[in-house]
Amino acid sequence: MADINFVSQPAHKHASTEAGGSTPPKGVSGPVPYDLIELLFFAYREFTSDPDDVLAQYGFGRAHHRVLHFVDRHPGIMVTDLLGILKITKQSLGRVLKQLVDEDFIEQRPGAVDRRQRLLHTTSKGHDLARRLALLQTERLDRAINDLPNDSTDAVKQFLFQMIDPEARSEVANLINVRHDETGTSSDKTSSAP
Amino acid sequence: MADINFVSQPAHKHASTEAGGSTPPKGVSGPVPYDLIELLFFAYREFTSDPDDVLAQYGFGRAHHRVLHFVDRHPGIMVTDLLGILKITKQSLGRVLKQLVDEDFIEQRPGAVDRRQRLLHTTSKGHDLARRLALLQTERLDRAINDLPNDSTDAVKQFLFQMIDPEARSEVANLINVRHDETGTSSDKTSSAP
DNA sequence: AATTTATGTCAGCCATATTGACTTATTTCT
DNA sequence: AGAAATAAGTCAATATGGCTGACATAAATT
Repeated sequence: MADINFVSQPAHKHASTEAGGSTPPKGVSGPVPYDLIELLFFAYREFTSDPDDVLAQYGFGRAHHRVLHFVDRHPGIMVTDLLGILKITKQSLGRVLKQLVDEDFIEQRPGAVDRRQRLLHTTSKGHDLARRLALLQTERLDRAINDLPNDSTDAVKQFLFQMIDPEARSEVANLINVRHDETGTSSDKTSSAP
Repeated sequence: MADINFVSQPAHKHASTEAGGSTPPKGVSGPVPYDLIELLFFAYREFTSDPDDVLAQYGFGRAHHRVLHFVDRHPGIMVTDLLGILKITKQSLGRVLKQLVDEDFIEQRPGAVDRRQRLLHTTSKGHDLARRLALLQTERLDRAINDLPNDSTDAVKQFLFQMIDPEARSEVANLINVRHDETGTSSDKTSSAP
């Protein structure tokens, strides 16, 4: 089963920074984990590759995937909140969202309580596509996780979670742990176990 | 500190796919690991964010980073090989590479044996920037890895590595300077402490 | 000598992001 | 009630980083 030994220390022997110059001790920076850096790059590229192929068949791109994904995960989400998750401008969102709405993957319903809102939902068509894409990623993730040293899954999740700036973590934690009920209310979204 | 309980999968209660739609059962697909999927998205976004900020100050983008990174990691690499790593077209590479060369971050030397080649090297300026960017990522990775269950680092690397298509793994393994054991002789996957 | 390879370049297209300004409803605040 | 804030959408312009296709040059290979 294709095992690998990750060699611990690469070294670099360029001219400047390390050797010739003053090399100011900036915190006794240990070795740079080039392997991790590059693994993240390659892993993420592969992670997005399967959905990309499918999306292309619909004339969609990765931006559509992100929108579709988060709308599917958070039915009734408001546009503002979606913008907050994706961290893009409303113009950028507007373009792809319009396509998804026009082609009947996402539908907008005026908020019952606040009628300015256009709460977003996937249609069945949209949900199906979202699910199909999620399943592709699930397969890859399962493959990656299955023959891992005994239950390192939590370690992997922890690692990814801790890649996020500490101040931003709780927000993300809420987001990914939420079992979303259809309240339509923006803030709150207090998760916790049912 | 900041520990998280990753709630094990919620389910989804939409209308179609599961019930009325087409989509035959493709193998009793277990629950979709939405948390992992989203963690990867957020983690990768954060991973690239610090370099992006620095690069912007130079008028560079992420594409420049990738080129600079791999040239710095593989001094004397030929253009063709770089294209193979990045999986982009030579026109796309050409554009950013030209800027990096023009602004003296990368230099091209004709190959000694094959004089058609323009072997790529970072200048000291380029190496310094590459290093600076790598250090930013190192800090974040260290933060993410340090307080992880008793060295799960290997599990994380293994996970990322196995996110890559099996056929493509050995190539990546060579690239990132790991030893790739194809034989299945699971020799010591835990140590890495010379 | 013919072909292939390594590299580069011109020209144009597309997707996705940005900024800034402005509009329309609707809600909230005073 | 009237002012201000909010939710959402839109127009226009710009930048980045991908892509295709066609073509050019030098050097190596056959």
